[in-house]
Amino acid sequence: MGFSALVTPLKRQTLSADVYQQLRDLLVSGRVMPGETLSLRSIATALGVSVMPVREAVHRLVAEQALELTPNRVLRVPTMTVSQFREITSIRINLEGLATARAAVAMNDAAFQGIVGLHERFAHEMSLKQPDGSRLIAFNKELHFGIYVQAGMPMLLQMIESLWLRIGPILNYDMRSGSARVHERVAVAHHKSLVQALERKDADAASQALRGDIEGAADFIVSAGMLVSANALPVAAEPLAAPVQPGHAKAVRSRTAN
Amino acid sequence: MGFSALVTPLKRQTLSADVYQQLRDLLVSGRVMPGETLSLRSIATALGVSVMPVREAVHRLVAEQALELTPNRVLRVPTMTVSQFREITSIRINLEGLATARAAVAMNDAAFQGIVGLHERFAHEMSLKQPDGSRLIAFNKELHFGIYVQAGMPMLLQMIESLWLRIGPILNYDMRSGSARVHERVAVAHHKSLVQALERKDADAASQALRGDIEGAADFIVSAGMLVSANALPVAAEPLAAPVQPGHAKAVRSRTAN
DNA sequence: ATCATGCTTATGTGATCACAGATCGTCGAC
DNA sequence: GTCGACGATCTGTGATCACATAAGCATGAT
Repeated sequence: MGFSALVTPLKRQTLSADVYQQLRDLLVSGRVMPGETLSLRSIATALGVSVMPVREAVHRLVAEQALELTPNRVLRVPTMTVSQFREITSIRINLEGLATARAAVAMNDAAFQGIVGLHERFAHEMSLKQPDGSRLIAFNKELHFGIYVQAGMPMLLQMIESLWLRIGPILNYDMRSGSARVHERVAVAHHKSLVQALERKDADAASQALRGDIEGAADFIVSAGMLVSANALPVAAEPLAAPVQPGHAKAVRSRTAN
Repeated sequence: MGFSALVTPLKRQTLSADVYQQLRDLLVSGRVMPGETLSLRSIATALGVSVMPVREAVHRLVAEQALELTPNRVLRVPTMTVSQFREITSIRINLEGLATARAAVAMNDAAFQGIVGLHERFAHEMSLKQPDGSRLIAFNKELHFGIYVQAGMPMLLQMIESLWLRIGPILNYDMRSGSARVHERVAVAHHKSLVQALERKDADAASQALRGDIEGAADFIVSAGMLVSANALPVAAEPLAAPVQPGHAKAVRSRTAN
C-alpha cells in the first residue's frame, strides 16, 4: 500500500513561491489596476510574512515585466501603450499560433473531446442573459491553454503564460466594468472555427482561426481606449470602484487612506 | 556645454543588477558548464558582496530558466535534453523569424549598411586560417541582434535574448573545444542569403534564410552529441579543462578543492 | 574489507536591522 | 494669500543572524 496516498504532498514549497502565486492571481484577476503603486512592506504585512519572500517574488514578476520598478524605485503595475500592446499581440499570434498548429497534429481524440467540452462551457456561459465576466475570462483562458497544452511544448506554454500575465490586468480590469459582452459574441464564432479546424487536424486553419480570435479581442481592447496613448506618467486614476476582495486590498498603497 | 558629457553616467544601478549581468556573462560565454553546481555564498564571496544581491540575481535567472534550482535546493546550470533543445529551436525559428521579417520591411539604408558590416566582419573572421571561436560566437550574435533590433520590437528582442541565454552554455562550452569550425562555414552562406533578402526587403525570404541558419546550427549541436539523452542525473563531467578566467572560477563549487 | 551510522559542514530560506534617497506634509517667511 | 524650505515618513536595498535540511566524511561494527 502506497504511503504517499495517505499524506497530503505538503505542496507548500517556499514562501516566496506562495507570494509569487498570490501576486500572480492578483494581477490576472484584475484586482490591481495598471498604474497602481505597491509596496513591499504593504504586501508583506497583508500576507503576514516578512519582506524577504515578497522581495524575491516581486523581483521575479519585475523580471517577467508583470510588475514595474521605476528608476525612482517605485513599484507599480505597468501601464501599457497602444504600441506595446500591439507588439505583444503580434508575439502572441506567432507563439500561440505555433502552439495551436502543433496541438492540431499532436492531439488525440480524448484530448479533443476535452477541448470540445471547454468550448461548450464557454459558449454556454456566453448564451446566458447575464454572463459573468470573470467566468468568461476564466473559461476562455482554460479553453486556450487546454489547446496549447496539447502541443507538448512546456517551455512554449510558459512563455505564453508570461504574455497572458502581462496583458491580464488590462483585460480583467475592463471585464469588471461589464463591457466587452458584445465582443465576446464574436469570440464564440472564432472558437467554433478553431475547434472545427482542430477536428480536421488542419494546422493552418487552426492557426488562422486563432489569429482571428486574438486580433478581434485586441482590436476591441484598443478601441475601448483603455491603453495610455504615450508613455506619459500614468494619470491618477480615480478610485472608481472598490476592490472585489478587500482583504487583499490592504496590499495596495492608497494615497488618501492612512 | 552639456555637463553630462563630463561625468560618467554612474551606470552602477544596484548590486543585484550588477551580479545579474556578471552571472549572465558567465553563462553566455560558457565559463560555467551545464550540470555544474553553484552556491550563493561562493558567488557572493567571489564577487565581494553579500548573499542578498546574489539571491535576487540568481532567482531572476532561475525564473528565466537560465539557472536551475532542484527540489533539493541545489543551484546548478541546467542540462538540456534533445527534446528541450528542439523545442527551443522551434520557438527561436518563430520568434526570430518574426523579428527578421519585421526588420526586413522596417529597416532603412543606413541600418542595412550596418548589417552588411557585421556580416563582413563575421565572414572575415571565418576566412582566417585560425578563427577564434569566442570571436565567432560574439560576431554571430551581434549580426543576428543587429537585425532583430531593426524590427523595433523591444519586448520581442528581450524574449529572444532570454532564449539565447538558455542555449548559451551549450553553444559556448562546445566552442571552447575548438570544433564547430566546419559548421560555421555553412553559416556564412546562410547569412549571405539572409543579407541579400534584407536588401530586397523580402520578408519571407529573409525568414526562410534565418530558418536555414538556425536549423543548420541546431542540427550540428544535436549531432555533436553534447545534449543529455534523458533527463537523467547529469554525469559528473570530468574537469577536462581549466576555466579561462580563474578569478571567476572561485564562484564554482568544486567537489575536490577545499 | 565493506557497509552502516553518526557527526560535521554547507546549503537555501526567512527575519531583522541599518541606510540612502525620495515623497509628502507642514511650518515659516515674505 | 502664496511660495519656499525644512522635517518626518516611507521607499527599496544591502548586510547580518538564525534555522531546518541535505550532503560529506570519517568513524565504527560486522
